[in-house]
Amino acid sequence: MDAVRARQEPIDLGPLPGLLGHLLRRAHGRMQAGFAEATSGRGVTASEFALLCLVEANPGITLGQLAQAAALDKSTLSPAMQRLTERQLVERQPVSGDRRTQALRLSPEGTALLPSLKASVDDYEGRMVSPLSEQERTTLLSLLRKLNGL
Amino acid sequence: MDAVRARQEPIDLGPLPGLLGHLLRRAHGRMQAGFAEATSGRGVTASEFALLCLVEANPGITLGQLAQAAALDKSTLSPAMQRLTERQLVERQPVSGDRRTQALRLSPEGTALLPSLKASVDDYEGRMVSPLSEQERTTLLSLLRKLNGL
DNA sequence: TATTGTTATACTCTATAACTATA
DNA sequence: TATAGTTATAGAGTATAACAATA
Repeated sequence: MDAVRARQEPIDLGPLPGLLGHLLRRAHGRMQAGFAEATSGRGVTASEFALLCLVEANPGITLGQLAQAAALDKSTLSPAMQRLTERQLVERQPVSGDRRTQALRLSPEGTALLPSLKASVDDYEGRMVSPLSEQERTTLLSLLRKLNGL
Repeated sequence: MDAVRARQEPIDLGPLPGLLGHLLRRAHGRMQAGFAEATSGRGVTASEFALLCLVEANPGITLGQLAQAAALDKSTLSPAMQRLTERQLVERQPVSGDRRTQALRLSPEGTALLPSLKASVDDYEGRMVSPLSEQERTTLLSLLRKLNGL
């Protein structure tokens, strides 16, 4: 194998800037990292934050309903809810008439924590979206909702 | 803990439809799953596909340059390139004048495989984006590029 | 000293399949 | 039989920090 010169030319991204999958991966990665930084020290991941929001908005929701709302498998949700329950942010109550299921709701601790998390998230979302104008941001959110069937 | 009734009301997504991070996570998840299905059997993941495209577009690129182009850490890329090298899709050549680095390029096998992968990816992207009009798709890609600083 | 790439390690997110308890 | 939730297992994606070789 002969030795060659290293590449000097500017990098060509090829087809990647035209691929939705690639652009979503990059954007998602940046948002994940930004979320972690914005909420560091409070020990709630981005996925867990979404679950807390859903439980808050739907007190008494069951794990199966939550799975559908979050577009996740129940086997993904089950351990996630265990962590949130162990951290005492979410409580489970028995449901009369069906002992297989449990009604989920925020604990007082969860209720107390969520507003400050929401404030941090709003703040970090604003920073991450700052390359876009207000109208572009609105359009982007709208198109992503449509893409997700929401 | 008293037993309560399970929630009957329709699910409320709360603030999530307005959060870019959440919408990106959902969209990215769907795209990942779609990619895996569209390319199943060929043993290349979405990340690996992106790397193959970058190597194809920039023959002789080094790992460090590739990391920058893909917006990934070198420690993420190193094992990924090992897999691609072991699978004989990418070759490494010594670089004259700097024995620390290696020039990357597609192998004949990689060169032969990539077009069919690209065709499958184009096809699956088209299917995933079908809820959007052609113009909406263009707008979405453009906004995501801007968000990513591309 | 600084840089390139590798490795050890760890964390997050997610799913499939098999299982338990209950309906 | 069917459903709600749990568990075992696995795979993908990513990063930080310490390292070896080289510059």
